Amino acid sequence: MTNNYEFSKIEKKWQQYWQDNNTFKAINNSDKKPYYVLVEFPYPSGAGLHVGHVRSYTAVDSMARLKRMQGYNVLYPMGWDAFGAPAEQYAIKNHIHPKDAVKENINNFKRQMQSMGFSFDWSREFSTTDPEYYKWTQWQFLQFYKHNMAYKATVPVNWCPNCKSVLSNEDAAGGVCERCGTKVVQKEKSQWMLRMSDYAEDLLTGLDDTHFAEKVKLGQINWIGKSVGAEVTFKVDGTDKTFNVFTTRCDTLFGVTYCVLAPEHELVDLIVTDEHKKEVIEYKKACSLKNELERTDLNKEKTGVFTGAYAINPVNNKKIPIYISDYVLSSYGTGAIMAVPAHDERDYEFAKKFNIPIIQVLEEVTGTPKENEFKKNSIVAILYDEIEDKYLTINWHDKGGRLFIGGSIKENETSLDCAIREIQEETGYVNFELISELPKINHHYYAYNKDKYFNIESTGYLFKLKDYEKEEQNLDEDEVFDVEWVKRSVIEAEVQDELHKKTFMYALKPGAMVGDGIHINSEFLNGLNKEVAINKMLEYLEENKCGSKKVNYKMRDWIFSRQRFWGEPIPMINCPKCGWVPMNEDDLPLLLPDVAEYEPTDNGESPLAKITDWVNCKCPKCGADAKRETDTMPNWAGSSWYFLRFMDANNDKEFASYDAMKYWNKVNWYNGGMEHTARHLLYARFWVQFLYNIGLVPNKEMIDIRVSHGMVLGSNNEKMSKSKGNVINPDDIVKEYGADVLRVYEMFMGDYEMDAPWSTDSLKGCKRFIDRVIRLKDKVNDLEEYSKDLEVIINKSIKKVTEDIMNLGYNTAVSTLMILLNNYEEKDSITKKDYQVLLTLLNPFAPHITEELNEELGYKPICEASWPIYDEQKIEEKEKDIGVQVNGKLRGTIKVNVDESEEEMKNKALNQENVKKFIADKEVIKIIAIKGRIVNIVVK
RNA sequence: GCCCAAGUGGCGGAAUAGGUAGACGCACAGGACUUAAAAUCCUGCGAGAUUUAACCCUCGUGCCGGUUCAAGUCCGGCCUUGGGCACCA
Repeated sequence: MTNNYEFSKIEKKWQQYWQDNNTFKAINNSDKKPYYVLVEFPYPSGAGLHVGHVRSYTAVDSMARLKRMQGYNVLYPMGWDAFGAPAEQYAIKNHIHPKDAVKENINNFKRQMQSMGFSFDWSREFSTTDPEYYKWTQWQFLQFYKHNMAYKATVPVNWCPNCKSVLSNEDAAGGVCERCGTKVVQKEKSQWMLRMSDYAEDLLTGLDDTHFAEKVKLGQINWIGKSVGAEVTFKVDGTDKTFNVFTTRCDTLFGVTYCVLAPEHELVDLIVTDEHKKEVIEYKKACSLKNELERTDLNKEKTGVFTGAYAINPVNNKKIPIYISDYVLSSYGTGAIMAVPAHDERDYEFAKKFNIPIIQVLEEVTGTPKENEFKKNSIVAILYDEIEDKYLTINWHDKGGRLFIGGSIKENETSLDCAIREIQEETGYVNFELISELPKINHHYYAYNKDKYFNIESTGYLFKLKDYEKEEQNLDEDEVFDVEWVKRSVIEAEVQDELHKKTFMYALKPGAMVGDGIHINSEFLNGLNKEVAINKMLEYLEENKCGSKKVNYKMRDWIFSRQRFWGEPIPMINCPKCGWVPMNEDDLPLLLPDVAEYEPTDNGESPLAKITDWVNCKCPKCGADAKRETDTMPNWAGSSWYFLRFMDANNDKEFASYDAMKYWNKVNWYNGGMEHTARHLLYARFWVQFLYNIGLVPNKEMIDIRVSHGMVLGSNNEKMSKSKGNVINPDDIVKEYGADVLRVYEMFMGDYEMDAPWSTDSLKGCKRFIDRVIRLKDKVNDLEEYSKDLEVIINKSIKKVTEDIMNLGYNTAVSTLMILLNNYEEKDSITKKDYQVLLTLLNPFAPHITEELNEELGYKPICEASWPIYDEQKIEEKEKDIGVQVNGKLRGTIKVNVDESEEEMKNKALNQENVKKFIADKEVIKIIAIKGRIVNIVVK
């Protein structure tokens, strides 16, 4: 009995209206300013639209609707990314052509989207599987080829012997086939590659021309993985052979204690000594049997063997052993490294296992340097009682707090002897053993008892207590302290001294010191910090011709071949005489054949290889009998440029006209899932940059802002999945509550960029909200202006909703509207205009019901009206309640004028009853008053 | 292991530049209307102490410290959860 509105009828009515009037059609080259908002086009799966799709489509829809009302020519397109494995699998099982399965799914998706009232411009709809579309994907591949950006190479791929299929890394997670669980093996295959690594630097710097969310940029940066360093040449002792290593830390060259070559490194066989040959061959063989997943297995213990050969460290001519180990990758850098165990975690681990010396060349600095410091060497000793799980500390109380045992090294004493002596003198314990020597620390401090500044080099030691036997302490007069055994938590809370804190951290986590500091044991680098030392070392290397500056990227070339049927055929022909020949552009598209069997072949070829009619062709160059490439493109291909096609979707002469792209300029907003922020976005940017470089698109970056949305989880806070039974079907919600309620709820459910669990109860709350908006109509009078007493809140709400929609603040935009409604409801009647502005502001979220109510008021449709403008003057409140604090605690509130003087505010605050109570018999030290914000009275 | 994000009531979540923590909604409880239920409306709702009641008070934004007149917000360290990367030298 809440109302007589039948949602489904109203929704259909307005959806029909929009369609009949081409309300959402974007016009190319219109006089209006363009605004292009985009959501990732979906893979039309058999499962239908997910409530997660609804969330992001609604969010961007609200932007599109708002911008249209603000007078922009808005492009909000939708299409289908329909190539891919699931459709192919489905086709194999059911012996139908995948395109038929895809068609059915697309129809279902489209029906669902239309039932949600999304304002897509359907006149630009296409699927990546349409020949009219993939013709241009193929055409663009030919441009890559013609500009020497595509080439064939033999690379290892994941192969499932059971499915007879090449698997992507994702499908081969954990080293087993995702579908059948068979162990994946490595297989060498000749594949088409795109020279994406050539674009590494441009893809990095191009980010400056975008306004991607920070975390998106970071994802791109990490994927590209730039590292600046040096390539250093090492001679192999006793031969004329050399090898290069890449390092980002050439400043640590004096700490190099061995080198490692990748097992596949070409030099290995040439330098291995007879004595070590057998072991090396065995190790290499063992490595080659492992697939990449096993080799890069997490937490695997370091392995390796000594080659018998030695290298010469170019900075000090020291002989260092050369090992081979699979922790060095042949595919990155030079396939060889210099190892600095003191300052690299992996090298540290390896050195510990193989008992290789560790030389510290960098020490951390603590404390603040001062002039005229006295130098000395000291120790910090930590004694650990394993049984009680406690550490021995010295409590100096107010004369220095809690510390470990410390002391200065005397002449003719080693630091270890010093540590042992100090423990015995200061604490009396005599039976303990050394566990480890910790990295040296360079510490600056002030000694109160001596009134001097010191700069010490401190060596830390960790000892283990053997028993509790004690001798008498041997203390100086000024050494007044308590010796106390305490738990780790006490140390973490109470030990304040930086040196001792740091030493304790080293003791807890033994390993390499990878931070910055100053160099030691490094001749001409001694005393320099990391950055300065790197530059100085680079100079040295270049002067002595044994190294130079060098940049490396993690990002590799793009493997562009897939051994599948359901993808864009790669338009290349292999001629026995001419080799690889590109198809004539006029002959595109190269269509997928219309057959009904797509079983994979036994040898890992694409299913297309079996379709001989299709494979056999003539060489476009010489006319001889030739064969087509049977691999298809990866799924990422079609989605790398679809946003360009939307700018000119029905062009049959070009993939999109330059003029059209120039008009739309860029995708202003691009919204998609977190999972695509790294790879898809990178591929798309690479594709665009290439097209830009050959003069086919107007901008080097065609996407301006990229944001990623959170997932909609099941009500149990887990990812929605059939097996968990927590899937919500939008169709059911639309049927029971209406599309508007679903849209409002998904906007209200939480922070747009975060995951949020589904809650049908909260959905009902949004239904109540819509019902209340409808009921409010009974209070509407005939006045055509805002109610005086609602002006402030109305103008504030316009501002807030407008800003929130454009800043991903959808949840707060909805709550603003709820607050506005609450204000309206408190009144006996509201004006037509009051009501209209609420409907307009709500329209981007609930477009159907607001149009209906608006029509009943007798206004023209909201979608053809203007977005309300707020009056900044009306927003400014003249009076305000502000807090009064005493010593930072709230003790009352006062009413002030916004421009009231600080003096007046103070007076008002001091006269506040409760405040008086708190300052009664105390001395007021000072009063902080900030106009229109707060007063804080500090008393003693 | 590294990188990123998050941690606030029973729940989802608010809190422009540090300035009245808990907006808005849900759930729950009490009340009104009703023969009754649903719907709707009203009231309450972080914990604790005190009180006839109201005010007021103490504590409180994962934990431990720090900076500040003032910290959910800034700094240092730690813990937990989620996501990404996986020996990238």
